[in-house]
Formats: sequence, structure tokens, C-alpha cells
Amino acid sequence: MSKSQTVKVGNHEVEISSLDKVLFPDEGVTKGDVIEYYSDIADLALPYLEDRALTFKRYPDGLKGEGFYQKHAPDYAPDWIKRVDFDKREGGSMTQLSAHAEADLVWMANNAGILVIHAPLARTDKPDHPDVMVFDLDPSEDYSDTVRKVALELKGILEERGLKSFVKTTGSRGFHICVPLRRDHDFQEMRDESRRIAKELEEHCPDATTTQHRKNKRGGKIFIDTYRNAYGQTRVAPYSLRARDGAPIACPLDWDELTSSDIHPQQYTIKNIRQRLGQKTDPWADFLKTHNRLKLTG
DNA sequence: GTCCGAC
DNA sequence: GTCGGACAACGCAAT
DNA sequence: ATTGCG
Ligand SMILES: [Mn+2]
Ligand SMILES: [Mn+2]
Repeated sequence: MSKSQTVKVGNHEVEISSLDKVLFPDEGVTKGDVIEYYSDIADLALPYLEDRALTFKRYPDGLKGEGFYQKHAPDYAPDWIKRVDFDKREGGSMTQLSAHAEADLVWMANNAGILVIHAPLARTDKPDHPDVMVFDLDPSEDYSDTVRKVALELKGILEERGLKSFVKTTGSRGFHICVPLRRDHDFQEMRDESRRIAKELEEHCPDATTTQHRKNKRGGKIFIDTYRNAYGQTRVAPYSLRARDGAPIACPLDWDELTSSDIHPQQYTIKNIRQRLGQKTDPWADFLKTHNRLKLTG
């Protein structure tokens, strides 16, 4: 096997290397598999990455090696990958990468090893006006079916407010419930509303959930995390691979899939995602067309 | 995975 | 030439 | 201002 080769992806030549390097030893998933994965899902993932200042978590030596975050665009990234300048809250700015084409993801995956993509909730043209609100259900302990039930309860609360929501696995221990928004409100307003919604969920499910930030006050309950809903904060992007045993994926779901207790946050992996994509139409096909108007109830 | 500065 | 370190710093809420 | 948290 050759160590390095150049492939043409769309309009760009990308050098890829060490395709046989094993990144997930338990599953035998290689660097070539990771690159192929991001190439295959590019059309599905890119709409959630375009015009966003991306943060990467990278594991060049695989799951057993060291991982680190990268926000700044490396100088050696090809010039055809778009850079976006992101202003920090307290002055100064940072140049980060965004992704607009399959070749971008292929280059990023080759550069990263295991590539985990985190994206902010606002696009660069209106960085203080989020186009999505996220409820991150974080169990204190491992996943249990209670998380699924709580997610459905949250769906109902959102519906009562006229908000259409979408759910995805995180590839870890919970789900993300995502509400696409018209960009009418800034982060402060949106976050305040998300906290009111979280409080309502906590009242509906007082034994199962908590909004306590402090871990030692959570009492083993599911933390309803609204802290993603802030300027410059990120969440694991749809279709991102996770650096965990099993090579799981943060995978968009239909709400119907939460009616069965068979579902699990690590249900979909780099090994079985193709079968799913082959037999199921995009469960988030309406996400980009949905622009909920958030009503502030403060 | 790649860069860069130190040995 | 080879080796080892860097590769984020953010925003919040509570104290 | 510092800390816990993600
Ligand atoms: Mn989470
Ligand atoms: Mn969380």
C-alpha cells in the first residue's frame, strides 16, 4: 500500500496519506475509512458547516493517542478552503476555517486523523443572531431510556409553543434537540428563552431532570444543558464523527425513531451509517427550510 | 498531521 | 537530522 | 475576581 497519494475531489487535488493507519483499534477503522466517510456524507453535512467558524478536535494518532482542539486556521491549509474572521467577545479576532465543499472535508480529515467537527449556532454574517437553538440532554450517568422519554417530553413543550424541532444522536450519552430559527433575536434573548423552556421541562420531569449547572447538585439526573446557546459556543455538528469506542456519529434522526426504546445515542457509527443512508431519506430534509419564530415569554 | 525551534 | 511541544480560550452563572 | 462547567 502506498503511503501517500493525490486524489481529485471536485475541482481540487488533495493529498491523502497513511490510509491504512488504524485510528479506532477495536473496530479496525482506518484513516482511509474516516476520509471516505467524510467524502460520502459531505453533501449532507455541508449545509450545517457553511459560513460557520469551525472548531476541530483532532486525534492524529487515533483514539489511543492525544487529542486536541484547533480553532485557528493553520497557515498550511490550502487557500481554497474559506477562512472566516471571528470576533471575540472581549476584543480581538481569530481566523478560522469553514467548509463549503467535499474537498474541504477530505483535506480536513486527512489532516486530522480522527476528525470531530464543532460548529457555532450562528453564521459569520450575523454572528450574534443564532439560526438554531439547542437543548443538549446530558445524563449524569450512562444513557438510559429515560433520556429518550425526556426528549419526547421536550418535543411536546416545544410544539405547544409552535416550535418545530429536530433530534440527533450525539454519539455519546444523550441527544441534541435542535430548533431552527429565524434570525430575529440575539443570543441573550434566545438563551433566556431556552432557559425558560428548560425550566418548564424540569417542572414536567422533576425526578428525571435538572437545570443545575453544578455537577454536585444534579443528583444523578439528566442535565438540560442550554449553555450551548451562547455567542461563540459550539456543538458537535450533524454527521460529525466522535472520538469514542465504536466510531459513533452525531446522526440526525426522525422523531419517530424515538418512539422505540431500541434507539441509542451511539446507534449510528462509521460502520453502519451507509446502510442507514441508503435506505432512509434525509430525516432533517426540512431543517434548512424551517425558520421558527421564537416568541419571547420573559 | 504538520510546523517550528532547540539540541 | 531528530526530538518534543503546540495545535482553544470561551462564555456564562453562581459565588 | 474567581470558579465550575461544557
Ligand atoms: Mn451533551
Ligand atoms: Mn452539554
